[in-house]
Amino acid sequence: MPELPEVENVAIDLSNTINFNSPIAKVTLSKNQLRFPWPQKISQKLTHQSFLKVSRRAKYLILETEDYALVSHLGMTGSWRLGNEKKLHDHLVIKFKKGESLVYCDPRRFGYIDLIQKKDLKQYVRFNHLGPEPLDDEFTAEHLWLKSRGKKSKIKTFIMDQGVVVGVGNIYASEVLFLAGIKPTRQTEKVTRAQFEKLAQCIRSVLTEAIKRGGSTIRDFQYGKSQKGGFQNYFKVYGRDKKPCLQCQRPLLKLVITGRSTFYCSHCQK
DNA sequence: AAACATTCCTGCACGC
DNA sequence: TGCGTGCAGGAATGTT
Repeated sequence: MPELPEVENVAIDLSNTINFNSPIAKVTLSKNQLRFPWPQKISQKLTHQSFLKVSRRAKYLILETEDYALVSHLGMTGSWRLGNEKKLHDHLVIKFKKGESLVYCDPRRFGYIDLIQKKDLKQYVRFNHLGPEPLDDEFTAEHLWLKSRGKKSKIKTFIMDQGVVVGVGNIYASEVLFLAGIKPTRQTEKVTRAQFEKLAQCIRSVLTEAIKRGGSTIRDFQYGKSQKGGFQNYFKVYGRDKKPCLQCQRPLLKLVITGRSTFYCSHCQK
């Protein structure tokens, strides 16, 4: 579910709705851990803190308090919401002294939550290997070009590598490559300099448009007051195998690259 | 009922 | 030989 545009929308939504500067009264954990064991003393540490800021790095959501940073990754099915109702698969409930609780729900428990000292955020292990944000100025065709030298992997695998550029997941990788006119199976080394210009441009434009449309909802991605994304209605190739290519009308193809479904047009993508 | 939007890890094959 | 690289597969698991 959540790639960069979805997480960005969650961050925007929480920034607009969370009760900042409102002390936490109680933190409740489910018996099940998520991907990793619950952080040490998370309940004690968060109690009496207040949230000051919500942000995003790659596909990670960061909720800062006075002393701590709550770092959360949504995995496949994680979601945050404000409210007082209980739902199946709620795993963390942060109750404020006033107002609605902040709840993390995650049916498959592929996501995770970590709590670190705010001062350790810059050298946080999970962030250290990450490449640039695709919508920052440091993300350029030149950057892709340099990273791509000597790379024998397929271009789709390359752009999904979070060390190259963050935030491009399985859905957007197919969309980006279609727009850039590059076959997902193309060997990274053999992509031309001109194609990398196009590629960088398409990564930016696809992600920007997806953010604008509230991300994509394929099965169950939701945020805020059960809002769904809208970008799935604009997919040009994802999930459209055997359907006509929107440019040439030939049937789109599906194949598996590193275990992930990949959609493309063999005529329009070189 | 097979497929799945996530990351991370292991083990293998290959080439220099 | 030993190293780096690429990648398949598996792990976590519930839903449709």
